[in-house]
Amino acid sequence: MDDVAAVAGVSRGTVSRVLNGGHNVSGPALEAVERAIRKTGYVVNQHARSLVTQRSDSVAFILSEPQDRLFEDPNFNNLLRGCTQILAEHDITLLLTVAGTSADRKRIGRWVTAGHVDGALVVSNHLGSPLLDELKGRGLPFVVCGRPLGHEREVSYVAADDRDGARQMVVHLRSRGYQRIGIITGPLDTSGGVDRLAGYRDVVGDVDPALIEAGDYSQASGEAAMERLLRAGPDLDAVFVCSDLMAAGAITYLQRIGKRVPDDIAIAGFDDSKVATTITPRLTTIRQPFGRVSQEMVRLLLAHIAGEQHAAVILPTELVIRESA
Amino acid sequence: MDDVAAVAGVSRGTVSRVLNGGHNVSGPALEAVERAIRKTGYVVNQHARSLVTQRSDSVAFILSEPQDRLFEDPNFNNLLRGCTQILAEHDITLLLTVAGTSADRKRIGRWVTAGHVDGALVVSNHLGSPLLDELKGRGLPFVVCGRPLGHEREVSYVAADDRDGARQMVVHLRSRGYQRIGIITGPLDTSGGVDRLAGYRDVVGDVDPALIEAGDYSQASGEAAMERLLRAGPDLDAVFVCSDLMAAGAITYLQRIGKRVPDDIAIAGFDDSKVATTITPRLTTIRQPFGRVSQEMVRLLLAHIAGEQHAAVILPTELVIRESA
DNA sequence: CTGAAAGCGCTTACAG
DNA sequence: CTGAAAGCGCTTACAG
Repeated sequence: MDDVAAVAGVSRGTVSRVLNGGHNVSGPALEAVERAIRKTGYVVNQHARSLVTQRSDSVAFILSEPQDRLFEDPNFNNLLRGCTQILAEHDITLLLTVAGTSADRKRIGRWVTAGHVDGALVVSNHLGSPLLDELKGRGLPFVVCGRPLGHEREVSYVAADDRDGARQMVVHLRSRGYQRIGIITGPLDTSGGVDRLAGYRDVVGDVDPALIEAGDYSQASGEAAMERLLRAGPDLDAVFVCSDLMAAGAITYLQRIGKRVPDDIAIAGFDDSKVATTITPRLTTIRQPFGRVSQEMVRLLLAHIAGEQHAAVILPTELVIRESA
Repeated sequence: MDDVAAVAGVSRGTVSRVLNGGHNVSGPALEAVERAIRKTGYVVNQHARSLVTQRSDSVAFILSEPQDRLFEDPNFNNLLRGCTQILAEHDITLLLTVAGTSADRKRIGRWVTAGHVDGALVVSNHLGSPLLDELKGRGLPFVVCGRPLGHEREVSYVAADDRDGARQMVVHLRSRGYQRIGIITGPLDTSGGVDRLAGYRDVVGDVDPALIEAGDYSQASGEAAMERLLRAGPDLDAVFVCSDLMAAGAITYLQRIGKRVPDDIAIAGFDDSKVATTITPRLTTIRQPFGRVSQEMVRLLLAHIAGEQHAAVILPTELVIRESA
């Protein structure tokens, strides 16, 4: 920076002003500095800048799932893409960190709170994970994707209306005449797991426990859960599967044992992710508004960084009817 | 830090020494400082530290591919996992950045060279991308995954022996009696694309151009290339497909039009990724040593950061025979 | 083993 | 509009 100032024939203060938008700088000075920057190939030292501004202009995208999940589940991809794009418009870099093990979560908690980032987007939070407490304790602004079980009134989050989506789906299945409707839920330590099950219960009422199985959102878990479900209740005529990926697994299993979907058993999904339209039969599912979720998460986070209080945003979900149910 | 020093009753210098390994610190002082750190909940400011040490203890994993590719292609997952793990052992954080568009590449080039990271792992570099020149110009240590076309003698890289792998596969196909062997290559602006094609040519010799089609490593491109290949040369009896994912696409297409694999057409893959054993028939393929690739990339990068010159590492590939060819 | 002090490379009131 | 100066929070010779 001293070099640039020397070459341009101005003070370092003026160089800094040019770097930060060029306010209060005369035309000739601005031009001289810009020329000098090009000539010297100068790049600001972000650490020095951040040390005084107390800002890093980057935020973390924390995925607290084993790394494989990130790659298997297209929802994360959707969210990541949306957030990156919107943040780029604000000239903020998004750093992806995968916290699969508890050792990872610890290292990343330290890293995040050491000032490397201005805030964090927390995706896929599980009940009992210490991450939220850690972030909260450090006073780092963050927003959670999905309802943060047990922290609803103290942290920002944006969630799709999982419960209502589940209700819509089960109502739809009923309207098609299905009587014995089973469910394959997500992990019951996540909001997507409990809320969709709650919506199902809202409609079905008193549920035969044999009709409920849990998966972990992976395709393999959908296959396994379908097998268990069928063994416990062979008279099922429909299953509400709480993610499209698990639904794909369930269909794979059914086809392998020679059952037709939806003729023998109807299968409904959740997410409206890519697999919903590539699989045969195409999935009847609940559309999650991932674009809006990303958008609202970023908006809330930036507001938070700017000093605003926390808030919750609930976005509507929508029934999409195709062939599978 | 002043707080910690005050609470512990020592100078900031001593606190700093404790933070950096506790050398040259007396037992009682060390203990007092550690107690004070716990009591105050102190966390170092990384920017201040980096400003003086000129190190950030983090490195970037730069994927210069559209984001979708990251999620579709399990090879990236493998590499990422390996690198993260090995770096964690050195207490270095890995930051993933996806540079899909040229605007992204520019922003990330700036970000990376602004001192945020000590070095970079560059994955999936395409011929003509300005990224390598940018990094080189800034003097940032980095190592490339795969042969960096046109930069072989000036940058560090680690690559699997693609050419030899391709040779092994084609020799195998020949030994099985296949006569008309086609190839679906990767993108011809990447080393994986050109080197595997070169290996194929090494064995086949003078090649009928109708036997060559290019894909982009995605499953969809494998399907499309298979269709073109069959139209141009209906008498094919085997195809060497330069990635397992594309091979899966090719098989999907063949099964859809009623051809049997390997009875009507044999299909060979490359990578030995997960899909190789989940698809029916299971793939005969070339195993890439991803674990060792990650390991060597990290080793080379750390050596580079420590001041060593660049180097190239070529790792052997291995034929894995299953049912598809 | 320990403290006082310089310095890392910036930004930003402040005075002009 | 501009420059001189203070200060951001650390680390690390240096002297003791």
